[in-house]
Amino acid sequence: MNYWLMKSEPETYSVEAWRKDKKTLWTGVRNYQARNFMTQEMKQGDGVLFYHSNAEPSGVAGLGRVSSDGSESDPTQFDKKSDFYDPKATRDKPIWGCVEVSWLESFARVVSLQDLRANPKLTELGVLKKGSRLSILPVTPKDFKEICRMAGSKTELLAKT
DNA sequence: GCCAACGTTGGC
DNA sequence: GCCAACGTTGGC
Repeated sequence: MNYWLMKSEPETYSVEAWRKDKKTLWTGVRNYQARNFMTQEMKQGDGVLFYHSNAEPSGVAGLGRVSSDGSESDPTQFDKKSDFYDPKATRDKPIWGCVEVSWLESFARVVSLQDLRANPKLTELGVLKKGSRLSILPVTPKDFKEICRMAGSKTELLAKT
């Protein structure tokens, strides 16, 4: 089981929208590295931290898990009306994949970027590294657990280790 | 709105 | 294959 951080601008898709939807296809990723995480490494049951970027404040706003096996193709690549339409993609040879992620918890208080930076235990966290623009980042189990603790999360995702 | 950091594109 | 130009991300 692996752990991930996924970024979204709340104006586009917020943790509250996710809560209402209960689950969502993580479409619109057009970066190869982020795509490869979804298509190759993310597995059903993996833990997901939902991160609000370009937000007030930016930070980790909720928690969920991967609810598909990562083999889905992103339907927006075929949709000419979509901002994410890719003319090079065909249904036989899709270019962009995605995963489905299910909501588990919206944190009562966002764990802000400032809070994350202030925690000396989180030195390895990708989102704190300078120039990190990747929208999907792996998170170590230790950091995942620490962020859940900081959020006062009531969801026990890690358990069996 | 600014701008640093990074990814992608395309000419050569 | 190099690299300049351009576009995007995202904190501030």
